Order: sequence, then structure tokens, then C-alpha cells
Amino acid sequence: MMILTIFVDILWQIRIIAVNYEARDKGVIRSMRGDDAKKHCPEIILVSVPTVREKADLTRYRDAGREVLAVLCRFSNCVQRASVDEAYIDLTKAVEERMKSLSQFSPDKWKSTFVVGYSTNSSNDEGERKNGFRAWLEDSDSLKNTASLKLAVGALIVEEIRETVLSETGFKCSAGIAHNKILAKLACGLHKPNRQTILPLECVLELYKTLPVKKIKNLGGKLGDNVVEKLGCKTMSDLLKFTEKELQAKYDEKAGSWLYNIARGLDNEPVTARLLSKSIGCCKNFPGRAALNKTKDVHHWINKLAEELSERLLEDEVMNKRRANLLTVSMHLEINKKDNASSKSVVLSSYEVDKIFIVAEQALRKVCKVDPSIDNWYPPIKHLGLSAGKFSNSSNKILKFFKLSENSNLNSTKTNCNTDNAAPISENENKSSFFERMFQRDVSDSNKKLNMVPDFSKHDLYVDSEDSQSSMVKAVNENRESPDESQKDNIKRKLFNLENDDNELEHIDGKKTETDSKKYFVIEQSAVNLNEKNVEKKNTLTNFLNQQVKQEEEWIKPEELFPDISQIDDDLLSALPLSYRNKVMKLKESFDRDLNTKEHGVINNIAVSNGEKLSSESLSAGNSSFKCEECGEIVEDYELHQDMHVAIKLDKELNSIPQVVNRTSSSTINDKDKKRKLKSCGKKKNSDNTKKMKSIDMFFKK
DNA sequence: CTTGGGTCCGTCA
DNA sequence: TTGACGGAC
Repeated sequence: MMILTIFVDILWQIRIIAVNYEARDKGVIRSMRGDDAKKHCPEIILVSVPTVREKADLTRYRDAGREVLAVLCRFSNCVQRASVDEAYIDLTKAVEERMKSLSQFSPDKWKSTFVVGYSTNSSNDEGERKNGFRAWLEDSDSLKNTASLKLAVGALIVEEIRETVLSETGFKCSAGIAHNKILAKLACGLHKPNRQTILPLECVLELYKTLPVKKIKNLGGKLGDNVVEKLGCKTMSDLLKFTEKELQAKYDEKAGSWLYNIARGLDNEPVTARLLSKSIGCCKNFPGRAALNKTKDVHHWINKLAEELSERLLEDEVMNKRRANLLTVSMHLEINKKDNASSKSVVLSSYEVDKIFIVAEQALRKVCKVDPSIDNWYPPIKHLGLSAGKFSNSSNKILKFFKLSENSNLNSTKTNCNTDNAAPISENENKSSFFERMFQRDVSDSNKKLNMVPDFSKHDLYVDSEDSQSSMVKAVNENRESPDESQKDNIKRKLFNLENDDNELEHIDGKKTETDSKKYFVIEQSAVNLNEKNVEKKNTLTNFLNQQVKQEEEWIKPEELFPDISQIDDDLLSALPLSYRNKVMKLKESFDRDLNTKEHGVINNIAVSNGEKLSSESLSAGNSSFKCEECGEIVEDYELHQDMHVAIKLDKELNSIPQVVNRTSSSTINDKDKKRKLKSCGKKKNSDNTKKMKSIDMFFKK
């Protein structure tokens, strides 16, 4: 079955805006028209984006994204929502945990993992995948550092995550596993759909030899164009010839350093634990002659946008217990043939549609002048947007919200009915259909669980197994800045490059015994037994994975690794396993208390511990959490959460005229369709809506 | 009128 | 802090 998402332009023809992989194979591409696509693929199913208030309605996609996000949160408390269908996960902790208990290793567990450099990119050939992955495990170079090992374990966890996402949401996804977000995202795109790709750091430069600059995230726009044209860099490896200083001179200091580092596969951007968007907004374009210049139209659209915003803000408040405090009105005005973008921000003190309308209109009047004699707004408005942000907590407002819902229930007779096509809705009918629908929702949701077809395959899961890489960036810099710290550098070298050289080990600390050295390697969990005299086995990942990892008790004492506790190196510290790091931190804290010093090192360490705290405080599926059937959200108070859904439905029902008309008629016309399947839903919903929207539009024009 | 429109995020002055 | 703008999906 072929499915794709399309966009319907009323004046023009149906345009295809997204194509699933099956249809792509048949030669269907974006920007084709519907009939064009049918020629390539007669069995194609065209699905249009639903429309509400004469505008594309993306709730369906947002909800789906949230569902997936909820699953991801079970595997890490550091998940970053990157867009509606992408997320980054920091799996550092999960990898460390898994490495402690790793047993019965079998390469078959990596069911869909490719490794860059060990297979052809953009091909999902299974034989090639399997051979490539095994070759990587057997490659002794692959164990030059523990990083690769972590990637292998990370990829194993990602296999499990993706399997869980599929079984619980029905969505397939791709993933990239690497040491930073940029590389993970890059890797993710190399084997689509429904596969995952490891990008080891040591394979980056080879990959870069043929990789166009613009494929790297952040280089897809003007900056990338500039790098290609002004610097003459066709591929990423072309960037290597420039020094950091040169790049900083060409661009600014920050961009220059970023380019320098990313050309070497390095990127410092952390995965920030954040599941909620920082702003909620909606907008609409009015291209060409559609530009707004009449009060009636301007008001009509501000009102539409205010309605949508109000609805979404309300839902957000109940679900996320926060309130937006700032409203930003953005607009593009056409000033002598050119679009001028501007925006105005005002305090947002109420979520009521009318209040939003008032302040938005006032803000708009500041940039757009009205000639009342001929009712003309100038300059004409080509784009209008409302966005709310600056959120703060709102726990007490929740109760107020429930009260409001009850009140509006009493006032529901005010409901305006469409006099055209749709049947009038009496209050009783309204109520009964509401509960009826609540019931049907449950049915359709349980059906969804059973029937949902995993064809919404555009979910990207970028997984980031952040570990020693960021430390390596700093290590390089420090080498240049403070060459006197050769001792620390030796430790770093040991951590990142397992050199098979006992003499070097002695160098860590002149007094270290051979036993100490052995322990030292256990910390790194690169359990190639370097101290065995007859090393027959090669240093491969396979050999490591077949060994049992030693217990924490056997690790070297923090005092031994850091003889001078006041001089802890952050890079070294961050390369250590979390539990070990905590030990060191405790030791350090007690030391600091004693001394009460205020050195540079102290500040750094405070920063580290804050970071840890931040992650553990972020949203996660704790012991007392439940998954909501309705929205997939992980919630602590299940009953409150269910009440919230009821409240939202109720509120929508009573306060939103178009919604009432839509829902009621669609439930009376085709009850069966409520038991929807994912595939047919969008189309059905839309055809209903298109009819409805016409009549609603008529209503407003009267 | 478009090589999608609607949203988001982040940086910079 | 606000507003302009780049970048991505």
C-alpha cells in the first residue's frame, strides 16, 4: 500500500508534499501532482493534511510525535525534542549500566545496525549489513578506544528502543548512533528507512571525503553556501585544510571554531533534556493577491489564529501545568513588492480568544496603518502569526480551569448553529453526542492499538551516545595551551587510545604498580587483558563483548587516580563512568569543604554536578508513572490526567463553534469511521472538513 | 505562485 | 529584553 501526505491548494491542483519510501521506489517525488503520481504508481493512496479553520491542522502529527517521545523517555532521562518527528537521546548512562551487566553476547542482537565504513551508504542490503557489522566487531582497529565499544552497546540499546517504539506506537523509525548530535543526525540518514547506523569517530574522515558540505546540519543554508563558494569546499574533507584561526577570520569566532571542529567530527552541543516546546504558535501566509488589507479579513484571520492558539494553550496548560506570559505577533508586510518581516511582543495575561484578539490587533496596528475612509490597511499583510512563549509554572490555575469548564457548560445554549448544510444542534443532542463520542474514543483507541499500521515511517530517531568525544575536543585545545601538563595528557591518551604499552602505564604515576595499572584499564572497561603475557587474542569488540566486565569494587580508588584532588581534570573526569565520577565528586566536595577554596577547578566541578542534577530532575517515567492511553503521555497523576482530557473535550465542545459542527456531523454521518485506521483517517477527516469549512466560511461572510 | 506552509529553535545586536 | 533573521523539518 502506498501512502503519502499531500497538500490541497484550493485554486490550484493537488500537490504532493511528502512521499513514503515505498512510493519513492516507484519514482514518486515531492512537488509532483496527484495525477502525475498515479502514473508512476497506480495503487497510490493520496492522503491530505487535515484542515481546521481553513488552515492545515497539525495536531495529528504533534500527537504522534509525543507518543514516540513518551517511549523514548523510558530509556533515558535526557531526551531532547528536536522537531515534531525527531529527538535526540543521551544514552551515556544507559550504556554504562549495560556494560556492567553485559552477558551472552551475540552479533545477531544487532538486527538492523549498519556501521559507516563497513557497508555501502544508502543501501539497506541485509547481507551487506550483516557482514559489515561483523567485520567491524572483528576489526582490531575498532578497539583503539572505548568509544567504539560504547557505540556498539549504544546501538544495542537503540535496537531495543526502536523495537519498543514500533510495538507500542506502530511507528517505524531510523536512528543514528554517534558521539555527538551532528554525527548522529548525519548517520541517521545513511540507511533509511527503518534501519540504524553507527558512525564511529575513526570512520568520519573517510566518510567526509565524499560528503557534500551541505549535508551537515547547520550547513544546509546560507552558511553552507558560503563555505562551498567562498572557501571552495565541495566536500567536508576540504574543510580540513583551514586552520581554526583562518576559519575564525572568514566567519566569526564561534562559527569558525565550530567549522574547524565539525570538520574533524567534533561537536560540543549537549543533548538538552527538554520534551516540551518553548513556544506555541500558529501562522498563515497570504501570498500574492491574497494579502490582507480589509478590516473584515484582518479581523477574521486574527480571530482564527487566536482561536487555535487559545485552544492549544489551554491544552498545554492542563497537560503541562504551565502558562505562557508573552504573546508575539509576527507579520510580513509587502512594502514596494518586497516582503518585510517584523514582530511585536506584548504581555499575555489571558488565554481567552477575545483577549488574545484585542492585544494582537493592537500590536498589528502599530506597524500597519488603516485608512478608515476607504477601509484600507497598508502595507498589505502577506503573513500573520501568533506565538506564545515565556512559560512559567501554573499549578493553581488548573483548578480554576476546571471551574471555568463547568461554567461554560451552563452557558452552552449560546452555541451558534450553522444554518446552511449542517443540521442544527440542540443542547441535548450536543451533550449526548459528547459522551457518546467519549465512549467511541475509547473504542477507537483500543482499535488503534491493535490495528495501527506502521506506515508513518518518517520518524527519525537520532540517538546520541555522548561520551568521551567532547572531552577530546578540550584535550586537543589544552595540549596547545598548556603543554606542561604532560602527565594529565598521558592519562587522557590512555583513556582514549588503548596503547599496548606497559611502560606508558608506569608513566601515569611513577609509584603505580602493575596491579594498579591493571585496575586502571578495568575502569575503561576495554577489557582486553593487556597485562597477560601471551596475548593471543586480537583487541576486537567481539573479544571484549565475550568477556565479563569486572565489578565496580575492583576499580581504582579515586585518590589514586587523582593524587592531587584539587586539580581534577574535567575532561578526564567526564570520561569516567558515572558512578565512579560520583565517588570522585564526593571526595572532591569533602576536600573543598575543608579548604574552602575558590579556585578555577571548583567552579568547573560545580558546573559538572549541576549538569548531573539537571538530567535527573528532568521528566522521566518514574516508578509511579502511567502511560495515558489517550495521548501516550507519561503522567504521574493518572486520574487528574484523565480528567484533563475530559475537560479539554468538554471545553472544545462548548467553546468552539466550528469544532462542534465538525464533530457532531461527522459522528452522525459516519459513526463507523470513528473506528479509524491510521491510513484512512486523514483523508476521511479532510473530506468532511472541506465541506464543513465551506459552510462555516459562508457563516462568517454573512 | 511556491522548489509546501506552518512551526519551532537558536543566535545576534 | 526585544526584534530580526537563519536554519530545519
